[in-house]
Amino acid sequence: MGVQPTTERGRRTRERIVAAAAEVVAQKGALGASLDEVGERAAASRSQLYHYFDDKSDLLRAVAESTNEAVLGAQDDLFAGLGTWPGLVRWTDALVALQEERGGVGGCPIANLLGQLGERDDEIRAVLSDGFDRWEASIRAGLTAMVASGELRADADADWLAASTLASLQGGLILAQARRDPLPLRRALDGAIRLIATYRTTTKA
Amino acid sequence: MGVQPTTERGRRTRERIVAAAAEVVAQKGALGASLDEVGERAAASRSQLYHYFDDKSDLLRAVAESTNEAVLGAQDDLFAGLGTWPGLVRWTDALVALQEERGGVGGCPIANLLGQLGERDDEIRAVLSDGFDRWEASIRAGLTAMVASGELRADADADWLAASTLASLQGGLILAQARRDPLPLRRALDGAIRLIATYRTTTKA
DNA sequence: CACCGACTGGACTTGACAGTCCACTCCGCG
DNA sequence: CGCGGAGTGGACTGTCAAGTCCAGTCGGTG
Repeated sequence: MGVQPTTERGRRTRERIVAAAAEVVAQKGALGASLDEVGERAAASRSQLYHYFDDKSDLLRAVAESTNEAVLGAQDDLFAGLGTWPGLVRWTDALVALQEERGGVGGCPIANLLGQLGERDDEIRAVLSDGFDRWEASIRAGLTAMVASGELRADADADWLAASTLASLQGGLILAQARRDPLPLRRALDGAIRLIATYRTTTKA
Repeated sequence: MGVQPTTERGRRTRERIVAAAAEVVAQKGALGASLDEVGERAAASRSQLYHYFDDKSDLLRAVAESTNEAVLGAQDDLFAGLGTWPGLVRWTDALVALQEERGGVGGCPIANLLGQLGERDDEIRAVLSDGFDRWEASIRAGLTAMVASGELRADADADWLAASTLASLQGGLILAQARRDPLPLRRALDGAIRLIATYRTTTKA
């Protein structure tokens, strides 16, 4: 996987390259992203790219990892609140608001990369799959906490509900991207919430 | 959009090109598909491609339309049964079985195309969005029929449930593709079914 | 059978991209 | 202060793709 930088200067250059690559990939797609453009945007020359990365695939792998961190990191605060019902609702509201902000453009960056590279590079697929795993684990942790606190009934299957909820989210994002309209995302997440609600102990909304 | 064939021979050539292009795109992705390879696989020369299509985008648009037909057409029989509970269950079972068959490889072709081209070509996005609309409409029709027959309560919102179900399906496919495992799809669809089940009038499973 | 337009073949041009190469600079260390 | 390795610059090459062009062939019609 290329040369690992040993100096501070090299570390920053490598980071600049990954950040620039992530931007270009988001704009032009993974295959449409040219190393020339990445280099230009990172103010790094061709040979620097090949100094830190073996080839384009290697760079894209780094982009995939960085995308995981960006997507999950942006939700960290919200994940922390998932252990309560209002926190769960807040999380979905934030996701819909984010999609509204973007005018429905662009779905989930992880899913986008998966669609473009998942069948072409198994390592990248594994990286992105791990991103989904962590996402699902955060949801599951919240649900498990709600079971422990008695907010959800003990027969609620957190594994199943977490997987199903993440699927609703991902599917909702796809439909929102297709229609350029956040409504399908809202509906999908309402479905997920409503399903979880069938396991609530308190009846009020 | 290129020249519309007037002779039978031309019609078959055009069709061969679209079919070949769909294959290549499925294998290599939309951007990775070269016209050379499409031509070779269709036993058509370069100029034939440009005779029937303005450019690559135009061809990809035709591929998108053909993909819609393929995906929706394959489910026609199952759509017909969606108006009853056992038919709904049968539909989900068939989708999971299909994903098992493929070893989790490749998600929904419509979603894949959307991820690759949706942000780059608005016309293609619209075509694929229309595919989802038709998909959703088929589900909605089934749910509406169940409401009419009294199998579902009258307060079941078919619009919402159809959108949410399609989202679960799409999200489940993404996760299944990422993990190379059909389980997430099964869980997602179980979630969708379970949600619809909360509106059933008869209580038995 | 000659004509005509639809259809076909494949060489050619142009440009872009991944990846290579080597000369150079920077900077810590003895 | 000069040595050496990490880091940098950018020209260069080979490959391959999109799109153009024009000389053909085919088959139905008068």
